[in-house]
Amino acid sequence: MLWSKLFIPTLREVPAEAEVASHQLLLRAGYIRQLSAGIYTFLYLAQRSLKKIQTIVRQEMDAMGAQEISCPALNPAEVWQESGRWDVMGDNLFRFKDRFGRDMCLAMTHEEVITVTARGELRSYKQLPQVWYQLQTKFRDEPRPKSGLLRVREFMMKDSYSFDMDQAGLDAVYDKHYKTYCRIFDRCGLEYTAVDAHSGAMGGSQSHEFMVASDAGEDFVARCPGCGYSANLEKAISIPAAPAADDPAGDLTPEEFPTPGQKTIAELAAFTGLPETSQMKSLVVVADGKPALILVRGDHQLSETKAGAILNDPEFRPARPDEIRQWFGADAGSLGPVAVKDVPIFADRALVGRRNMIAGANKNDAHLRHVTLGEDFQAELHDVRQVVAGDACTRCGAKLEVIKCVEIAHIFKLGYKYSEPMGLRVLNAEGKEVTPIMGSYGIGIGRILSGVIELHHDKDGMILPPSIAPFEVVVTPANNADAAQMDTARAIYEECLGLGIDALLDDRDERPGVKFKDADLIGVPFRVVVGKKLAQGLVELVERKTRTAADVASAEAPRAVLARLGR
RNA sequence: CGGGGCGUGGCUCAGCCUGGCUAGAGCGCCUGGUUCGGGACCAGGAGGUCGGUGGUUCGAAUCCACUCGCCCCGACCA
Repeated sequence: MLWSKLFIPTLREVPAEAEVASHQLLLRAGYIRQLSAGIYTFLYLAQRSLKKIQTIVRQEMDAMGAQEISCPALNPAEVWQESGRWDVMGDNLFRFKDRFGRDMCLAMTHEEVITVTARGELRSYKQLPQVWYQLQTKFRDEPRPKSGLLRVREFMMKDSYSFDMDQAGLDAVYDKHYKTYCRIFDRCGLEYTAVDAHSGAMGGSQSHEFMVASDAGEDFVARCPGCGYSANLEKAISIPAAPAADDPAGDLTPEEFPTPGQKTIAELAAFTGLPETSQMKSLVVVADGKPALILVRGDHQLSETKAGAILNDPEFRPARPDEIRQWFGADAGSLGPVAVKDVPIFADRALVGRRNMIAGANKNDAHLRHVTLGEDFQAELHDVRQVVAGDACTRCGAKLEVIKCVEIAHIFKLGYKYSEPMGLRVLNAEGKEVTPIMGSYGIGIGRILSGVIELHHDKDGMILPPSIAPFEVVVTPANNADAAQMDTARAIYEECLGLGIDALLDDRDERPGVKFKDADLIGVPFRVVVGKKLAQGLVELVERKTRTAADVASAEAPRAVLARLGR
């Protein structure tokens, strides 16, 4: 391609609306333009790059035996009503009515469509297992689109769906996806972590997320540098740091003491002279319309996801001040578990074995000392605390780190969540009707590109790996007015094309500085500069990533590029 | 949905508080010339309903009300 003929609208300045690096660079490098919040046009460079990512995805999916299909983005409400997700998805589903007033939506994912299709066609165990995948645009009415391509309302996803006769089959295809995804992300040049994840609205038993570390992310991952354990913070477990002070020994009885105005754990620690680890934090929540008291160590945070699970209501909420006063006879800040009746108590496991701690007295401006779980009150024990950096790994004892991540893929063992209610049945070898077990496996294509840019960029622009860069090499004559340079550059460019290299010739009538800056910005991995040294028959081969330059004979340049590409 | 910020040529922004004559700068763009190894220089030029609507006023980019859009934080989140 000749740069002079292409539309690559690079920007010298950072557009005001872009905050995160990948967003800024995608705009500056002329890859994308925004149409509306969370809706983007992919210009030529983005399209080339995304197509390369899609090709990698297709090759690897095909290699694992999956079959590519295409599903309608436009769905009638009925299929979503059948699975129950018409209601569950709430405002995140783009909904509208067609001209006859029928409820419709834009699919945000395709479990429903896939299941409806399968139930009409799959009849026998002989047809299983099946893995179908699609690479399509999906829609989600995000309450807050942000960060360029990281959180958008219209996006390209690879989704695959598996049907198996039994759990063992599902386990196998799940594992196959896991390995295939690793290959895909490796080829895209992504450093990623696969983590244990929470299934959320998808349902199902097991799930993994593929995460890329980035400050632009919205998920937190706990990771062990020692043994490789990693999990979404929503699910992560750890051994908490030891209490900062030893508990008073002995079988002491709770004893009230005045704590005027001391409400927060920090204030109480300062007031009593006992560290936060000696306090019991009492949280009142409302789950399914009923109150519950949750206790964690003073310095610990409640994990809302874990709490939602044990309360059996992911939609639980903190109690309002008036509710707290009604149930406990005191305000938040003086609450505790002793003598509480008619409200179930859940205690975090970090409180087990502790003695004579401080807790609220359920009386304003008063607390109790010498409160012991199991003696002075009873509670159901669960892991409800959120892991923090520095906690010890439960497997190897090393200190866990907590990192911010972008989720680029998520795989789920769905189980029978869709096949059962939607009536997907096949006959087994005994002629009995059975329900196939399903899995679903998604990859965000745009997030791969954004993730790579987040990971690999510098002040001058993107640093893309050859596998997904829009071009592999750009040939740059330093001075267009110099016919010898121009001719040589053209010859090198054409020979590169002949060798199957994705080459770009920067034939623009621009000063060399402009061409170099633009080449750096759009992230082309290699550059061949045809300049003054041509007099000695030499051109320069520059690697974008390392900025190292090497002189090579101009006739050797195309081969040298090919070698650097590892081909 | 709650909180905050911003809408002025293609991009980045000034002007607004304290209303006043043809609305500015830099970058980009066009023409000509000189240049040519890290976003050149000179000369000339094109390009703006000041987001929209309504109001106040002799007069509104500027003040007021409403509204639309975008960004950020939170809520939310395959």
